[in-house]
Amino acid sequence: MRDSAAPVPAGAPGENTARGRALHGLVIDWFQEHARDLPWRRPEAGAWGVMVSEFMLQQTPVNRVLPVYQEWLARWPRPADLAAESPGEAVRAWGRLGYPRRALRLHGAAVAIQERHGGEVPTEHAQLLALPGVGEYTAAAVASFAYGQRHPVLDTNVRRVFARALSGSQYPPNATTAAERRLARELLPDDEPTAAAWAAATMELGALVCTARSPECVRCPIAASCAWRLAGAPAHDGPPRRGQTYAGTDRQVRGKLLAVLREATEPVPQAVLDRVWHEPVQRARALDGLVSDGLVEPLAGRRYRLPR
DNA sequence: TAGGCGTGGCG
DNA sequence: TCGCCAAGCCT
Repeated sequence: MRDSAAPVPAGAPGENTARGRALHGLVIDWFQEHARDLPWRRPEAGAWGVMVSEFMLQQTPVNRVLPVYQEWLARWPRPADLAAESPGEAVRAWGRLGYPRRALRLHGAAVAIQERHGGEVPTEHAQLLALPGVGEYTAAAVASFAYGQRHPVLDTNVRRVFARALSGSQYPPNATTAAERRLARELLPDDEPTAAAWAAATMELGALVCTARSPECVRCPIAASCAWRLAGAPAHDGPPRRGQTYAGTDRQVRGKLLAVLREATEPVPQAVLDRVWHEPVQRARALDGLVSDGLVEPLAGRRYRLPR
């Protein structure tokens, strides 16, 4: 059910129930056996490594993040190193990860960490949330994964696992609902280390087993109690999920413009940028948007470059 | 709150 | 082929 809020079933397993504790054990045990060895999960990654990975992983698959993450951490091992760079270098090093405003925001977060937190990634959820590009999910993820704190971590993977296992729906609602937040809060284990393990484990279960298109229920540690399976794995019958149109949109034009500027070492004349898209009105709108977003810096003589 | 915001792989 | 999907955030 993408668009209708699936009701929490009566007797939903809170943390303090036997069923809740059983779920924790099953999923965390599965995680300890099957978790991927990802660089940002190693102790040497530190809070900065966790934060960089979380920015890069927003709407972006792990396999595409891995090489860029390694480059970034080698080049900018501490927030101060990135803060000392120009934002344009961050955008350039972002490469083709997509959503390049994330690079700008991560750079801005590094500057804020340097200015407000003495160069150390803050430990408090509220302080994290105040950083550019850090929303509810990323703040909870950094606090949980980097600092072992107890926070509900509600990403697309966890929402799907909960929708299936607990609400009996194939998909979670389109937008995160209050019911989902309450469920995540109620299910959170009491002690910090277990809560942090639960967060990582439920995410990994959604990423590896309880996937969107073809869940592998035979590998799932909680298949026996999964509400969706027990209901016969009914297909989603509500309105379709909002599509991500791309071809012919401003986003595509922005991507083409920025690709040229990323590769350029010198300011790029407007005439060169004009070649990336045939339609002048949309082309101008896209370029204006990049400038107003701070991704592109206009120079005298109708030339453009990444921001200094 | 609905929609904008990149990119590429996969079924 | 082409629509769906991938650890969201911001306005």
